[in-house]
Amino acid sequence: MHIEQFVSNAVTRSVEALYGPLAGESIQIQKTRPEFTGDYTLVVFPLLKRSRKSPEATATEIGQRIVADTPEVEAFNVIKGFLNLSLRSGFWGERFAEIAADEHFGQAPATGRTVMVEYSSPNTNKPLHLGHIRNNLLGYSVARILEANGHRVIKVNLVNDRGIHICKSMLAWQLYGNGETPASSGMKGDHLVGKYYVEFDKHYKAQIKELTASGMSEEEAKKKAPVMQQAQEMLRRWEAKDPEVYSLWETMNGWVYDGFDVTYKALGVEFDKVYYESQTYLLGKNLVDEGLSKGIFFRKEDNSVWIDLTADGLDQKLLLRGDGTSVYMTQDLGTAFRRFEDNRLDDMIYVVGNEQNYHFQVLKLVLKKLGYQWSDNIFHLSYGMVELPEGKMKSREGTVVDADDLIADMVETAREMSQTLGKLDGCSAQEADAISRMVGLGALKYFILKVDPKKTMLFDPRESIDFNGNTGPFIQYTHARIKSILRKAAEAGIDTGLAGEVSYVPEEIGLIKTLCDYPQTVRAAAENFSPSLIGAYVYELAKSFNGYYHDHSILREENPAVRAMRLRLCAQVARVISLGMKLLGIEVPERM
RNA sequence: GGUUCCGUAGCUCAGUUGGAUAGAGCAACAGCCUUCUAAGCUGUGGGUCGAGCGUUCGAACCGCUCCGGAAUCACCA
Repeated sequence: MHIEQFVSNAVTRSVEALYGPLAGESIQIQKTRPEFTGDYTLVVFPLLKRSRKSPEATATEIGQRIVADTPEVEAFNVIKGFLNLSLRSGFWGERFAEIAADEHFGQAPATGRTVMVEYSSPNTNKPLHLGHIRNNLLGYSVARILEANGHRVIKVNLVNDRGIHICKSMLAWQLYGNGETPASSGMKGDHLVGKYYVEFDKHYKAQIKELTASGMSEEEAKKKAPVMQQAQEMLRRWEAKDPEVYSLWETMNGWVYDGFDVTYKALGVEFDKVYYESQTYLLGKNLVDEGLSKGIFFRKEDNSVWIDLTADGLDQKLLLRGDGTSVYMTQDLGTAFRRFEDNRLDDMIYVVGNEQNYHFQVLKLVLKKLGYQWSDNIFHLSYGMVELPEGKMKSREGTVVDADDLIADMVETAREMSQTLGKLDGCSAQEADAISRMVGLGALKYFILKVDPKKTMLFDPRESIDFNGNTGPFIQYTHARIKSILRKAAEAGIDTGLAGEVSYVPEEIGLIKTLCDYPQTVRAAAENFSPSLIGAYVYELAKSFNGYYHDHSILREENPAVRAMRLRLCAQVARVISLGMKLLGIEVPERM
């Protein structure tokens, strides 16, 4: 039951009974602030024009009417223009029973919509870093949130596996690698390839320096540097499917994929389908033809194809090179077309950094101009960069935070902390590993997901991520605590199903209210594509529970019916914590 | 310069789409474990919500103008 909706409906009925049908005046219901008595509050200011009375008189009049009309509303009080309504005490017990009986709590019924979420989208020339972690966690979490809202979700990864940058690492490996492989070096494949990408850059820079020293302009030196020329030659050979180059490309990409798989697995993310740009980069050319014949695109003297978006406040945009080869936009148009027209997709979510806002603005606009209505169903989930205290991460300056290193660090820190606190005493080695991994990753994931996606966020590698306060481990700990109580109750053979007359303490009502908010939080998270809403909610729930736990004994409660109710409440809190954390891709332990 | 986004406590972040005295965590300080896990709980200090003007019963939130920061405006992806 959506309680605010219920209250809102009740209020609307009473207000209309008093003043006649409402015409656009909004009924504003909000939770009553804790410093006042009541459960829900009506803001009466917008209704003053109808009542033609003072705020206090209006609120009182409406309050009396609601109490008379609505059995669930027991009492009211008025403070200034705010009408605070108190619900019958038994009301919350009924809501609680409803939640406990609902096997699909927080899972909306199927909507019949199919939504594709594209995320990760790495290049195969270097390992994943902190920026990719934010992308992966966001993409995975948003996919789960959309599923919880009843959509069929297809998670996809579009790997950028071709192009000049890939050739750079291939060339450097050929020139300076001496046949090194992941097996021979013991290095993770993506890191090995990344090493040669850096190697290329080193030699490239040296050659530029040499050429400029002998009087060449820097611009020309960049073009004429031998390694760059060789890399470009390699790209041409790749495009001609030269067997030697192609086989090297397949081998080295294979190393990278093996490496990525390890990282994805460690992060707990997965995909239903992986696309490769080597297979999609030719798509979209027919759309270019279509645009030309419709007169929406135009051709320049050098044969390149453009669209003029200056009337829309944008620029002219290249859609196809003069030599007929495609650019980024060409293939994105093509893949979008294929997904919507061929796969009957309803919505397409691109999880891509905000540096590409312009690209997606153009993409949507071009498709719109071509007449494809589904352009409106493309959503660019644009997220902010992760910055270091020194500013942006720069691979050339060695300031990138490597994904594998960071994950390993977090798990190790979790292990040390758990040991210091004696939390792993009596655990098997496997249990200790599992707990350390869960907690370390929980800290990392929550740290990233609790921030509003569109905001630039800061990560300071020198101060390790917290495990206390508003953190993943705090929430996991709350869950483990509850599970511990439930285990003890089971061992003692306590009947948690025991019914009977019970009264609820205010903290219990508070917890039930918070539990009631879960479904609408899941909905809001989907509407805003924001896992951070789930994070804030679960934190709030855990925090309230810890306060309750501190002040009220559960197992030592003497009244058996109350004790059973408290255990049931504990179980529901643990369940919703677990559900919410699952939407963030965070596991919760039974003990820690 | 154009476009988009951001600016809230010393630091990291919330703020339910315009409502009551702007909230958490960290850091600092002071307390709470013979009682269900102290990765917890309680308290104290800390704010011209970047600045100004406007809209109205009411603005951190909406509009305008500044100030400061970021991204982008490539025949890279």
